Amino acid sequence: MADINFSTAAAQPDSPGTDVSGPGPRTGDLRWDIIELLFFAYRDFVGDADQELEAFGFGRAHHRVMHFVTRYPGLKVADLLDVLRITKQSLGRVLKQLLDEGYILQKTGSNDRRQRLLYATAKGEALVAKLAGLQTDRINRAVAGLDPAGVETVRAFLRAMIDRDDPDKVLETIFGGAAKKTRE
Amino acid sequence: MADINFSTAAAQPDSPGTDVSGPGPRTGDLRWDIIELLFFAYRDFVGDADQELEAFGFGRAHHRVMHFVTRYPGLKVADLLDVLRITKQSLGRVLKQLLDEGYILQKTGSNDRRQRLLYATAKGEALVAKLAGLQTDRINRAVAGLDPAGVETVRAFLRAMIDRDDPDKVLETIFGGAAKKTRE
DNA sequence: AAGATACGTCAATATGGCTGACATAAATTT
DNA sequence: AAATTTATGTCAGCCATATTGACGTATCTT
Repeated sequence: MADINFSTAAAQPDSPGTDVSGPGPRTGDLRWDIIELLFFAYRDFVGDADQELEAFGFGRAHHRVMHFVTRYPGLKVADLLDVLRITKQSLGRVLKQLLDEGYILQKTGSNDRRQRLLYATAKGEALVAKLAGLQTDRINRAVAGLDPAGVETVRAFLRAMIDRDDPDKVLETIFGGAAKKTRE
Repeated sequence: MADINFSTAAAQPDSPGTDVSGPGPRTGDLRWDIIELLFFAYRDFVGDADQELEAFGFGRAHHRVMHFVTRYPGLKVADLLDVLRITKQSLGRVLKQLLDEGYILQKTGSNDRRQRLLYATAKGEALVAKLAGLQTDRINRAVAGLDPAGVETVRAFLRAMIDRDDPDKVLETIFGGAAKKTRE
């Protein structure tokens, strides 16, 4: 699982932008509470799957790949790269392992034979379902105190947290094809 | 909604006989939607800070450390290790850099002189505030359509997603000291 | 035939985790 | 006082996952 965290960068001492004093930092209107709740919630959420994965010798990268391939059968390699936002070199390593160990299989596209369409095997599906089960248990516990409208509120919040301006194929599916596509 | 037009043609390939089926995986009761919404929401949420920090030459690890030190001044090194759930060796690298570059400073504990209490400098606080500002903007956009009760529902959901059975110091603070501490 | 596209791969590198071992200072226990 | 435990730092090395750039090959498009 991916990251538990907040930000990223490279190294540059004595940075040109050491100017932290831009328009004057906001102090009172920041949503510290939700920021931290998101951090801890996600940390524990992904933590569920992490333990399980260790037994299989897999990491978060493997989980992500298997998850989306299972959920969206016939996903192309390029689609997966969009969703995961990694490079094909990084994906390649993980994907090869999953193919070799029989969790995923490829089929040459029938329309376009250059494409390798990805499918989860029964073995892969079983593992993904197991991991999703752990996470579902946590979610069920978390929504136990909410009425149906409350659960819908949570969904609406999460959907609204997602960037909609450049959706990949999976997001288009999730948002029912209504996602605006800026460049088109 | 699971399998839309992801592939040009999706005939299920003959899956190998790799049957892992144990107790029979759950298929219909899994919260796929919320699992995926959490993935995308968190991906974009942390993405906000990622870009910003490149100019400063920092990574996610730096952000995490600065964030919690800023929010909880006087945090001990051991506390930070609990919160971040990393080893002191990993923390050491990042922390040293932040100390050297003047984003954080240490003070020897007055009660226990072995402790190094951590504080953010003005420089550190400003950077953390800047990053929190970006994330706050996203959160504000996400809750724009919710009434106050809806926002409270979101908070309740996130709180309930967090493990309470072995809280670190920061979590105890967040949960108002009411968190049960199993081992003590 | 030429070019673009989808994918694979090689090589080199960076970040951020990890373990184990060991050192030091200060607090606590005996 | 001596021994032990605690809080922290650090060295050395390993692993997983990410990066960029370059190149190869099959295939589709023009």
